[in-house]
Amino acid sequence: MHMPAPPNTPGTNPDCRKVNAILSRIGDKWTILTIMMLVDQPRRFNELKRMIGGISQQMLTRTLKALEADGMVTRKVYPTIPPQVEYGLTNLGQSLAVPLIQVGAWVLDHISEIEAHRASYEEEAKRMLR
Amino acid sequence: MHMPAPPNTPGTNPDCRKVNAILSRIGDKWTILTIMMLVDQPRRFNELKRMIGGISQQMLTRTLKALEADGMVTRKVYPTIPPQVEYGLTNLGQSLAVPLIQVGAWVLDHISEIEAHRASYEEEAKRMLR
DNA sequence: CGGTATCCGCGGGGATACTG
DNA sequence: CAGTATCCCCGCGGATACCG
Repeated sequence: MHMPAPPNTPGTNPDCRKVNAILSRIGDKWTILTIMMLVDQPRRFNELKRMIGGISQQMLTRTLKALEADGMVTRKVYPTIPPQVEYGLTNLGQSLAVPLIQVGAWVLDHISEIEAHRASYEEEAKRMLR
Repeated sequence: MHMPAPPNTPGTNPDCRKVNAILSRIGDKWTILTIMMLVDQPRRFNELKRMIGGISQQMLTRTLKALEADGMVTRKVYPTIPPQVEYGLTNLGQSLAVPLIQVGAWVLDHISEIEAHRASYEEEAKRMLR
């Protein structure tokens, strides 16, 4: 992105659409969090589920499948009893994790600031009603 | 984030929830793109609409309002005729833009790789059906 | 244990028409 | 120009039950 510093006509940018499509995918409710959980080491299904917390089996399955389709995670099945499945990041996934961690760090750093803004904004909205 | 390298019990992580809530907000369909468009300079409503391309007035309004509530963008009204409104990033918004641009750059760099993965994954899925 | 299958509600998000 | 107001659809995502 950075959209080569358009001194240009601000007409509809076609590149945006494609980038946006990818961003929508990685920006969905669970994807970023899931990737983060795999950065340090591969994890098993229920291990991931516990770490993330609040995600349903189905959504974790869907999220992992989408990431697999995009070449972000690998899925290794050990045919033991009980069965065991390990998910890990591919090189592509690892490379994406780098900037994502930056975003995550930013959120942690500014979370209280954002919440303060929201509170005062709502306060203001209430006052306007009277 | 980075979740202080948990040597710990991988029990439900409460921090995740809050971070995830923020991530969901900035990760929605239009927010990242909108912030990107404001990095270089303030922009007017319809100017933004054209630059982003494919967004409806309503969604742009909603997105900008949410960003305003979070203290990410400022809204300046010039009571001219016709009316004129300029949106710009606050310091908070600018600081968020930094890591977001990294993610955007990553997407641009790897978009073809991802699409290739998706294609071959679908191909594989089709084969399995037979 | 690691998944599918099924059902379902809510809200994200588009389209259109209208207003100051 | 820069929004509201309305209507409506689709699919994200949760809950539950079942399968290998």
